[in-house]
Amino acid sequence: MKPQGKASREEILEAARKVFIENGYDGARMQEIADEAGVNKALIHYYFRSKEELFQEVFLEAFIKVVPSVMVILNSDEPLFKKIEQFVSKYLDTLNENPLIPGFILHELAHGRQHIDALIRGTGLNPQFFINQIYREIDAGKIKNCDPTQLIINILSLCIFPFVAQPILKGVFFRNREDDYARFMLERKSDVVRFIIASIRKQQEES
Amino acid sequence: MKPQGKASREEILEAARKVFIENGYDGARMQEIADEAGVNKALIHYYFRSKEELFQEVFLEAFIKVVPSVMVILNSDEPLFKKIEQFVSKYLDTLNENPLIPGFILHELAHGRQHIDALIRGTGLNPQFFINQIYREIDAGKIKNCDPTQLIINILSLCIFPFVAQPILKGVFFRNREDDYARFMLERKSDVVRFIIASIRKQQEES
DNA sequence: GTCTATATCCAGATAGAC
DNA sequence: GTCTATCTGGATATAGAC
Repeated sequence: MKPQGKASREEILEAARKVFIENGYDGARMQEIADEAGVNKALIHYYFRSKEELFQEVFLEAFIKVVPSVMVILNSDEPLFKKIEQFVSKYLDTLNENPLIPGFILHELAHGRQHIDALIRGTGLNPQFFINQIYREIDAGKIKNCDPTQLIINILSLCIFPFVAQPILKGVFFRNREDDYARFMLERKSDVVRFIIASIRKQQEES
Repeated sequence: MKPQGKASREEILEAARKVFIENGYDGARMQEIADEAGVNKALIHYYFRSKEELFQEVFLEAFIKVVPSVMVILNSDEPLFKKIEQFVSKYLDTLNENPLIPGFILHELAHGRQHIDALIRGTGLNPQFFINQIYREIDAGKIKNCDPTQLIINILSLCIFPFVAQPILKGVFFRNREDDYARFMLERKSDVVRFIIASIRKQQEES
């Protein structure tokens, strides 16, 4: 059962995902990855030259999963309100499946382990299309006047922050009751959409 | 100039704040703290028994600075809208002065180095008063019906997230231009308040 | 109180047998 | 391709002189 070639590499990667994302680069131990994968430390160095290289692969994959692949929605041709609803819904689903990734990404980016510019260029991340759409909706009198960048960052904040702050929110607001927290998260999808739409929708007789 | 007693302890603490908050516990090196403080590694162990103990002091101080000390505003007797405005304004000021602390706190909490329940109890953190106020405003027909917990978490998200995500936001939205980013942050205070108020304020003839 | 020197441990990485 | 054994560096921590 031992010699398996290709499979080992994937098991190491899988273990590395878990250990890196849970503990961050500095907190991760090659030994723990090896144990988790059921292989020897040396084998990790055989497939990936170093801890750094293994990390890069894990990080890039995680980054793509939660950043550009979801941002794509913002470049679709849907009308604004519908697009926001789709985006929030899809994004919260994605993050619920990978609740630790946002904190992982943000922590590593904050410590300069990653070259953000290269990531942005490499993944073609660009908010300009969506920004222009918001400007058009303002000009057309469909939504209130606002700074599109602020609006987009508001949307991202409302979606991502609860995951980054999960432990403290659980403690402060739900006394660590998993079921209360789960209910909160279920409600959140529609709640966030309502919250956003309500604050940009134009009412009667406003400028 | 060397023998200074009390002063050294404070200089070590100051250096430790910088190094821990920038790099996290796992990424911090005692040597770097010593260099930064202009003292010898051994002296750190003289004042603080271990890295862990030094860290605890830094963490608790940082935690108090950005969590309970600002949450106090939420327990004042101000009317709701005024309170939200005060809170956002004060909180963004506090975070602008300590932009790295949110990421630091959240990262360490996420990795269980801290016992959140003890922190919450120790600092008397409790959102119940504010939650009740929101319920009263709803009952009085002053704001739309909503889940107060969701609302509070929305407010926190809008304030804190931009700091946690600072590097990537700078890269994606401002092409790393510091002045554009600074302008954004200046605008943000009033923008966030508007955003929140607009989404909870009651309009004519709504349920 | 502050330093030098050192002990101790542990992590990442490599050599080499199978 | 996978393992055992080992090297090497670096990190926390301590002993002990001044």
